[in-house]
Amino acid sequence: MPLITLPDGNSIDFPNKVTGLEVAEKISKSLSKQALIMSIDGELKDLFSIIEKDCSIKIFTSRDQEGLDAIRHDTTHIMAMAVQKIFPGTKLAIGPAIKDGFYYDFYREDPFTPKDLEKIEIAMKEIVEKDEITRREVWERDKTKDHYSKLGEKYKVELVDMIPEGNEVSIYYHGKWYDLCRGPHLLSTGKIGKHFKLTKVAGAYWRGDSNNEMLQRIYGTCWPSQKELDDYLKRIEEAEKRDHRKLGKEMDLFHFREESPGSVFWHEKGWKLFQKLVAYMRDRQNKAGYKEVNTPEILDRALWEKSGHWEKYGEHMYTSKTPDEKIFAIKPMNCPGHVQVFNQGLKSYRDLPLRISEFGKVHRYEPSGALHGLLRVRAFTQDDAHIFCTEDQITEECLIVTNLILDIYKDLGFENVILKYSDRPDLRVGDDNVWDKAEKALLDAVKASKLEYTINKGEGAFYGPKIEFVLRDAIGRDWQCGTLQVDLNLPGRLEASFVDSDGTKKVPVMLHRALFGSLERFIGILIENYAGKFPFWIAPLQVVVIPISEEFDAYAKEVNEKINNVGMNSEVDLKNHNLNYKIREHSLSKIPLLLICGKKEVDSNSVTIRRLDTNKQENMELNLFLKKFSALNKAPSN
RNA sequence: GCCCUUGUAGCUCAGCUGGUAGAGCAAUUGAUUUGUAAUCAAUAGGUCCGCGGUUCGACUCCGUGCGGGGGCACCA
Repeated sequence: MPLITLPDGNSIDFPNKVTGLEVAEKISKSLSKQALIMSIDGELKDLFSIIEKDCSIKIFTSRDQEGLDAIRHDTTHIMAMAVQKIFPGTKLAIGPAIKDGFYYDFYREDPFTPKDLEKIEIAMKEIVEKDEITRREVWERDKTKDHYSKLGEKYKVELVDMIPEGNEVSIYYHGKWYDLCRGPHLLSTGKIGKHFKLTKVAGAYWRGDSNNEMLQRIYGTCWPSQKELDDYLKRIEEAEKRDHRKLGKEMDLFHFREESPGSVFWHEKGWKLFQKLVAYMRDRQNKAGYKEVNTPEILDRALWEKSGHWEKYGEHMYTSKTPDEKIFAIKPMNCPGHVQVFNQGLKSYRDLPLRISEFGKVHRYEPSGALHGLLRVRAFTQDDAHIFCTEDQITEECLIVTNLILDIYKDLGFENVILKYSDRPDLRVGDDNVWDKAEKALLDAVKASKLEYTINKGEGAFYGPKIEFVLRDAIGRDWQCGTLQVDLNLPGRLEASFVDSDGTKKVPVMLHRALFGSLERFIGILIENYAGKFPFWIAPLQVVVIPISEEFDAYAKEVNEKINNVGMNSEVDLKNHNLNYKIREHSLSKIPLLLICGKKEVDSNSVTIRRLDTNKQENMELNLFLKKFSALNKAPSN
């Protein structure tokens, strides 16, 4: 006699036990058609599950994330079914729904080829056609393990062992094929529709552990309608168009080459962009009380041993051997150098907080597979700084850093920032009461920002808690850039100290912080965020002056020179091409302003402005142009 | 680092099952002197990623190294 409460608060009394589907039918015909899975008292269940007791129910359709996930989870089962049909003997590992799709990990000697994916897709469509009925069985643990060992499905055996004691071991059948699975699943294989696509094959370690064997992972995507599938594919395509590696080449910003994998060869325009960002950051930091320094790129191995980096990160460090056999390391971080600067001369509490900054180029030997354009390189420049302060100053310094970082992101067009706060890990150095203080200081700064944040328990560095600043770009992707970390370890290790007001020597607290993080990476993100169409003030080439014909070359040159003289970056295009050609060429290379010069302009000492992505023409007296646009040639907050 | 995939002119790419390479754009030269997204023509341009092997003969097949791409692992 279950009394079933619906999400709207209404309830229905059923005379006998019912299935979820029957409840949906009772609510409405259309809901029963769209229903995919349900939750009973918050727990996800199959629609065919039988309800005997009073409960609250929620029915999910493809409009709910739960429903979408269920569709994708079913699709991956259907893929596995197809794979085992075409390639008998393929072993199954795991196959979850993920963001925008699903995957399944398989073990099989031979690799899956793109052609195989096509075959699998066809077989999947047949399974959907057949509309095989889903059935759930609960098996006894040992019987399940026994069953799967006999089949040689060793991953499934391991998976049974991972199911917590007390939980049911459930097997889902889709027709005759079955899989060990937590569920829930849709009523039949026809329910997923036909808007799916297998996208790629990739290697993946069993249980995500690189000590384990590598499995073959097939990724796919699945959507409730053709339109949503098309939209998704379109989104991927749009993201590809913004790819900074593609734009970097097209816009002549930088290149990479074999002789130095993971290191950037900056071209004139890319380097201009780089320098503009550095100049901007330098200005902001000078105003915020930072003291810029420069420390050696190559430092004796002994220092890295003392700092602890040698032991912990030695295998990712570049080293160099001198002719007399001394080992030096190429710095992977700037902090030890900054502590050494701090250590010069006796420091008093009156010197604190001391904010030491450096645009430090560091090298890290990243695994080859990790390299990715500008986003993951082996040589990069950090806008790094270390703030030496007393324990009492942590809170305020963290607040200042947080405000500075948010302000800077805003200037560069990122208003949407999320914070990730990570507190003490199990393995750590330092006293707990100092951790208490440090954690509170950081968390206060996080809260004061009034931004969305996540707390990552136990994810902090071994030497202190941290905040990571994640910005969301124009097409909704998240990028982790800035970081603020409290270091309770290094100052002590490298014997940093200051004389406190009571005359005793104390070890300062050190805050590590980077706002852009890596300049290289940040530029990659900027390129993708703006799709190469930079705001005027950071565009590496801001203006191209185009004479209508040779007759006006002299005037165009004069205009160009005047623009450069007031500090904007301008070029003049004197090539023997017609106006249409030049407009097309410079528009495609995303120059913010094109200035057209012909008879009219010469006569009136003016220029005709064509802005990127418009075809409007705006005539302006040259001196007014110079005045107006040099005023725009700086950061918004300036 | 691991799995899959890929490497042809400055760029984008074509080149069937082995007979030493081709297009478009860019470049150069000439003609044209152009008013808001490609003017016309000619010319030049390649150790087909490196090294080894199979073969009468390799850009094509095999092995290996390096680089790129997609994932996994890693990311102080």
